[in-house]
Amino acid sequence: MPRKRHTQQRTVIESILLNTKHPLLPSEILEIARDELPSLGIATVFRALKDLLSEEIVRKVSIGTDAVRYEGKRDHHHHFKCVDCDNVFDLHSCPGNMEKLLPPGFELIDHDITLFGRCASCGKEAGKQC
Amino acid sequence: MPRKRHTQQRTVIESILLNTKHPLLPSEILEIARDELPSLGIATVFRALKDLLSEEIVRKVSIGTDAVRYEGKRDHHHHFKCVDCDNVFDLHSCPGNMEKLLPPGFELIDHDITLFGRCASCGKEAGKQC
DNA sequence: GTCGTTGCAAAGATTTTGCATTACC
DNA sequence: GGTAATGCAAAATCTTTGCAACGAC
Repeated sequence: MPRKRHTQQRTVIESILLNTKHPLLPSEILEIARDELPSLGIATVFRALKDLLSEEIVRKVSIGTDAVRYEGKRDHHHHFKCVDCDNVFDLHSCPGNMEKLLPPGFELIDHDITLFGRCASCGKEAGKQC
Repeated sequence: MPRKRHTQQRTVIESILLNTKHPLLPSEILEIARDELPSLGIATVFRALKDLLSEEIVRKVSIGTDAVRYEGKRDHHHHFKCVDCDNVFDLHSCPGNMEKLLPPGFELIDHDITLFGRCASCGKEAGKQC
């Protein structure tokens, strides 16, 4: 298979994913990247994501039944989605010991946890916009 | 708002969801329902699902980043997906105490857990089909 | 200069909506 | 008979693909 080339587009898309602290939609990546590359197209974003996935630099995640988002691979973490403002937050603790949920003979490789609720801003002031 | 009518279509779609032991795609619901109602359209399936969701008879679920599926509401449970055979299993225990993962000021409403690994059949015999 | 990559537009795939007709009550 | 629900087709989304032009090396 052909060798990969280093392009501005891939560099910008990769650094957005590695520097953002929450998972992004392809459309959000496009919008952010256009600050630096105004003519960037959405097809290039999808093609870059496909490559970054196969290089295991990024991960696909889905929060509830929302559209699929992408995040740079970082330390193990989970997600919280606010039901009022829809923002997604990383959670850096983990209950662990998921093996106890398994039926006998099942082997655990990985797990996803997503919490839903109200974030601190939305909880504090009922009418406040996040 | 107008009163709901009891139609053949809704009855069939609801009973498929309540009698199936794993989450279904809209297209799978359509295909099964057409055994009884050959002229059923996909739009009717989506409209029925929307109503069943708002009546809290069914639930949307996504397993990893697969397409969204629908399942009849049963007791609180989570899912295990086998990375070899792709089958999805219900898990009837739950670690609970998810509040401890929350940052201060955040309020918990609900949570999803999905485990990934190898089911008993796939673990036992490497080459076996589930 | 070669050939992988890009941006655009068109094509798929999935879900929603508009509207005339059907059928529940 | 009145009117909500249906089935079809068109529209709206989201993602992928084809292709001529571009740009990394």
